Amino acid sequence: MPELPEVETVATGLHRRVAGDVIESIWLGDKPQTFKSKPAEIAATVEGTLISAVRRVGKHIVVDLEAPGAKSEVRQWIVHLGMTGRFLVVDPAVELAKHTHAIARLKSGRELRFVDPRRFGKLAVVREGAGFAGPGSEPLTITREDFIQLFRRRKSPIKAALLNQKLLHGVGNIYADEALFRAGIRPKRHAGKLTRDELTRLHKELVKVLRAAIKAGGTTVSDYVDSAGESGLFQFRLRAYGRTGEPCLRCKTPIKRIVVGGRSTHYCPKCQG
DNA sequence: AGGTTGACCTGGACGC
DNA sequence: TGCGTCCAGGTCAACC
Repeated sequence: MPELPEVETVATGLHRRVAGDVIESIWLGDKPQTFKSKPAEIAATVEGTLISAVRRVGKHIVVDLEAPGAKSEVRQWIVHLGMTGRFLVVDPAVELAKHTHAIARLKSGRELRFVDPRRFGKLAVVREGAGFAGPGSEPLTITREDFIQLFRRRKSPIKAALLNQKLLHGVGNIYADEALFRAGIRPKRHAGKLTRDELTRLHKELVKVLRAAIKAGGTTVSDYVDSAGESGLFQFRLRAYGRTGEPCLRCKTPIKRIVVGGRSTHYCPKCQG
């Protein structure tokens, strides 16, 4: 899936295209695993509302909704894409993709469809603005000092800590590897043993790589597409992720693949000390 | 309590 | 062509 840059791309694309539209009705499929809130509650929350905004929080897409005559009431449709989820705006004439789990019919005549083969994605609704995101900071806005403090006394490998959504929101396997490569830090290093200089570098490189990936419309490895069905472009600029055995772009040493925290991890054994 | 592992799913790539 | 195995961008619950 979709990590922060991909979710950001989908959310901003949806915002541009459907903000101001009205959800007239919604159809929900029969795979219970997809629905974190009860289907009846999802329908009751979204039907008849105006989409006031679509934005990203961590790896979640938040659709802000306004019920007629109740502008101040909090209503949100929360979509998590899991690994293979797609959230698309399409013409109703477009053939239904296999594994379509939700279809919202919009007043403009278009449809908002949620498609997810592996079913790790989730749909939910929130009614009182009670945080669904939990603890953790946004990597694009956290200060350098707070970033450094996050990893104090952590014994897990820095790679695993970067993926821990209770610490940072939105970093996944691709960008964790990329940030560590660019900062020259070995993924297995204990987070708590990194120096201030190393963490400063990591913070800077993480922000840089996330921003560059957003600009490129995200990374498409296999499934990811934006809200219009378009692939991203950042896969052509990856330096470590998925480059097992290929020469390091800095020193030509073959990139190594290991497993850290159960996730496949790519790094340069020479540049990342 | 913090850290690690396996389970949840489908489908594509690869080897025989 | 067909079957088996492995792998995949995420998250939890269950264990140590």
